[in-house]
Amino acid sequence: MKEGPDIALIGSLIGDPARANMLTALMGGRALTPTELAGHAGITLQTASSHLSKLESGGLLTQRKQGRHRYYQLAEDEVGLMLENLMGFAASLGMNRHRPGPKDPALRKARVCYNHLAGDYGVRMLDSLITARQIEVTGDDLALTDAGQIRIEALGINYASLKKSRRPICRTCLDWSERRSHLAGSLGEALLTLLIDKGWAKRENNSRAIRFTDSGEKAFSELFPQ
Amino acid sequence: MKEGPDIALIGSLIGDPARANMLTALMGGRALTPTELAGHAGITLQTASSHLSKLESGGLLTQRKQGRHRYYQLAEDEVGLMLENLMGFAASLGMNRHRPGPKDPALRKARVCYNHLAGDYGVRMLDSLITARQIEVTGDDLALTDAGQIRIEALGINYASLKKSRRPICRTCLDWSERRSHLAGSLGEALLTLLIDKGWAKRENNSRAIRFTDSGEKAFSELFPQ
DNA sequence: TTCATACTTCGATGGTAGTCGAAGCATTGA
DNA sequence: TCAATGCTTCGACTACCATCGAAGTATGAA
Repeated sequence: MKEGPDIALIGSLIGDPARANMLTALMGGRALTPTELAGHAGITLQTASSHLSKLESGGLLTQRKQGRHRYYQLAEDEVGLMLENLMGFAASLGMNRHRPGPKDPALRKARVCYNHLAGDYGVRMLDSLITARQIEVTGDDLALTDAGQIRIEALGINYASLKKSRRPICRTCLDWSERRSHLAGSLGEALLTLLIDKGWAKRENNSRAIRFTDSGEKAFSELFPQ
Repeated sequence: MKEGPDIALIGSLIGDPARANMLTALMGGRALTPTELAGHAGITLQTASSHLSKLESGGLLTQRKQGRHRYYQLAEDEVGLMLENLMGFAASLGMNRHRPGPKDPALRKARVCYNHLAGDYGVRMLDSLITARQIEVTGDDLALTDAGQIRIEALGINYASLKKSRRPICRTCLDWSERRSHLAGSLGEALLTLLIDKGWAKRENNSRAIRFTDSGEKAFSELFPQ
C-alpha cells in the first residue's frame, strides 16, 4: 500500500469536468486567458480562477502575465503527452462525450496536440520521416539522422537552435485517434510551425482541428510521401 | 469545447485516494477480493464495495466469482499501461506520496507491472532481446523475430498458444522508474511467469516488488546479457 | 486622477460523493 | 437446518468542493 507516485492527485485534478475542459482547450496549443478558459468550461471567471490556481500549483499549468492579461498554458511537453495518452485510453474504452459529430473527422485527420501535429497527418508525417531514414528508431526514442539534419535545414529549420534547448528534439506521442505514434518534441513543434508559416495549414478557431489548404495538401504529400 | 474523449470520467475514477490505492494494489497482478482491497485502501468493506462497483462500471476492473469470494482485477492490459504511464507522469512531477523508503530501491530494481516485469530488470530484459535481434522495433510496436520464436520455444514458452489470443504478443509499456520501455503483452506475461516458475524470482507479499534469488540473478544475467 | 478591464480573494450556499452502521443476500460447511 | 463467512444494498451523516455574488487588487487608458 502507498507504493509509488501519487496518481490520485493528478486524477482528481483531471477528474473535474470544468478542469478537464480547460486542459482540453489548452491542448489546442494556444496560451489562453482565464476569461477564455471560463468560456470553454462554461463557468464564471471566479470559478475558473480557482480551478486555474489548482492546476498551476499541481504543476500542470504555468502562467505568464502580459499587461493585464494572464496567459495560461500547459507546463511541459510531458503534460500534453500524458493528456493525449489519457484520451487514447478513454477512447479505447468508448468514453466519448458526444456522438461523433461533424467536427470529429476533421480532428481525426489533423489536429494540434499541444504544440505539434497529430491525427492521420501527424502519424503519416512520422512514418514518412522514418521510411526516408531521416529519423531513426532506437529502442524507445527517436533520433534525427544526418540525412534528417540536412533535410530539416533545407526546410528552413535551424538545427542548432533546436539542439540548444534542453527539450528532446524528437519524441513519440501516442495518437488517440490513430492509436499509433506521431512526432512530438521540439522538431515536432518546429514542423507544425513550418506548415502554418508556409500557409499550407491553418488552425481552426476554438478547436484543435487543423485545416489544410489545397496547395498545402499537395505540398504535404510531396514533402512526406507515403 | 467538448472535443474528443472524456478524460474527466477516468480522472475522477482515479482521483479518489481509496480507489487509487486499490488500483495500485491491483497493479501487483494478483486478483484481489474486496476485503483485501479494503485493507489496502484503509476503508471498510462497505465503502470498498461501492468503489469497486464504480471502477467496474467504468470499465477499469472486472470481477469473477469463485465460491463465496469475488476476485477483482484490472480489466485489460490497456488499464495497466495507462496506470503505469500516469505513475510515470506523477513521478516526473515529483508527486511522491512518501519519502523514498526502504521498499523504494526494491521497486525500482524489479517489480510487477500488472502481469509483466518492470523496473530496471524489465528494461534490461527488453533491451537484451532487442540487441539479440529476437525482438524487432518497427515504428511503434514490437514484433517477435524468427530467432525470437525459436528462443522462447527453447525457454519452454509455447509460441502457438501466445499467438492464439487476441492480445498483442509484444508491446511496450513505459516504465515510471526507468522512464524507458519494458516488455508487456502476452510474451511479457509469459516471461514473468517463467522467471517465477523456475524459482528464480519471487513476488513479495503486499508489494509490487520482485525479489530475485542469487541463482536467479545469475540465470537472468545469462539469459539476458547486457 | 478617474474610469475601465482583467483577474483574484472572500464568503456563503448547495450539491455531491465518500464514509460507515445496520440489515439483507448468497455461498459454504457442519 | 443452522451458523459462519463474504459481500452488497440501504440509509444517514458528514465533509468537502465546485459554484457564484460581492468586494478587493492590479494594470492600462484617458
